[in-house]
Amino acid sequence: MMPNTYQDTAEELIRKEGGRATGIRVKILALLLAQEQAVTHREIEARLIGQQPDRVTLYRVLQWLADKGLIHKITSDDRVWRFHVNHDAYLHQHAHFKCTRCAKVVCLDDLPTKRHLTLPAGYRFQSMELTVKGLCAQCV
Amino acid sequence: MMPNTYQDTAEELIRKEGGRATGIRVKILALLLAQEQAVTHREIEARLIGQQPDRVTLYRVLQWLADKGLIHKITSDDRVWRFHVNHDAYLHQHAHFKCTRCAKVVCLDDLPTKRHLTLPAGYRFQSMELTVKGLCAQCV
DNA sequence: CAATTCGCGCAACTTTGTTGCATTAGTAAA
DNA sequence: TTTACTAATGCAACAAAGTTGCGCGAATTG
Ligand SMILES: [Mn+2]
Ligand SMILES: [Mn+2]
Ligand SMILES: [Zn+2]
Ligand SMILES: [Zn+2]
Repeated sequence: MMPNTYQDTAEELIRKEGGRATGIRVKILALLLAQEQAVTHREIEARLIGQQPDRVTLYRVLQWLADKGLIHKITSDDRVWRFHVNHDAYLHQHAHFKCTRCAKVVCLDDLPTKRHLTLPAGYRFQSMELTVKGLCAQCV
Repeated sequence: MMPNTYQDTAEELIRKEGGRATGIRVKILALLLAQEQAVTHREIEARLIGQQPDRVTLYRVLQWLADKGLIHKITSDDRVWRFHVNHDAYLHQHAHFKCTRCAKVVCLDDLPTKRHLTLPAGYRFQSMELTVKGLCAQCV
């Protein structure tokens, strides 16, 4: 079960961003705070026991949390966003790992520096998105 | 305009893979052979002058070409596949560049080696997908 | 030319996400 | 506590990208 502290932390974080501490917002952020790995919209929906929010509301809450920098969105080759809380360690740019068997996504610590790749002449580097694929410890 | 050689090359490549050299298959592969950069399903549809194939057929032809290793599929954060021919230089793993202004996607030459990143204990590396974002020479 | 079957075209469906708008419920002020 | 304000929710409809099933036609083989 999720300890109350997650609810409290969530409420505090939302207020700090100047948003209304709605029941649903708090529940969603608290749930995300409790997740080790990145979760999809579907997974959040399924895990939100009791209060089942509207699909659209969930999308909007997730977008709001991402806009406020409380969580980050992860793109994947399965055309599904995954969401993960911005713990201090993940405020900077970082790579992601996706298990090719169970589809689990976790955040990695760092990102190779851009020195290691060369762009065509006249191209300007802005950022990079790196997803490592392989097998997680449970699937090896 | 597209020189005949593309049509001929396309037909030859398809036959070499044991498939029927259908009019549409040949046209699609010839078109892809002529493209410098990766193109979306939509773009292919629009550029197939004269013979406008069924959407589903286009999807299936592209999947078939990818399965046979004649082209490769590129994932992107806009949830749209892009397709590019497997020139000799692109048979190996490589990174991609996506322009944040015009959405152009080009294949880069190399990929940083996996030495430059560390996985959690027990995780097994299989491959990596790297997309560099920035501005292309035309958009800088 | 005839027989075989691969691949195409059509219709219907699915998944993921977005937009518009009326209603509800947090919040803060009275 | 009550009231007023408006941010946020819920519903319906829409949109884009891609998939599935199936009958028919055309590419290949002999
Ligand atoms: Mn992350
Ligand atoms: Mn490529
Ligand atoms: Zn796994
Ligand atoms: Zn550009």
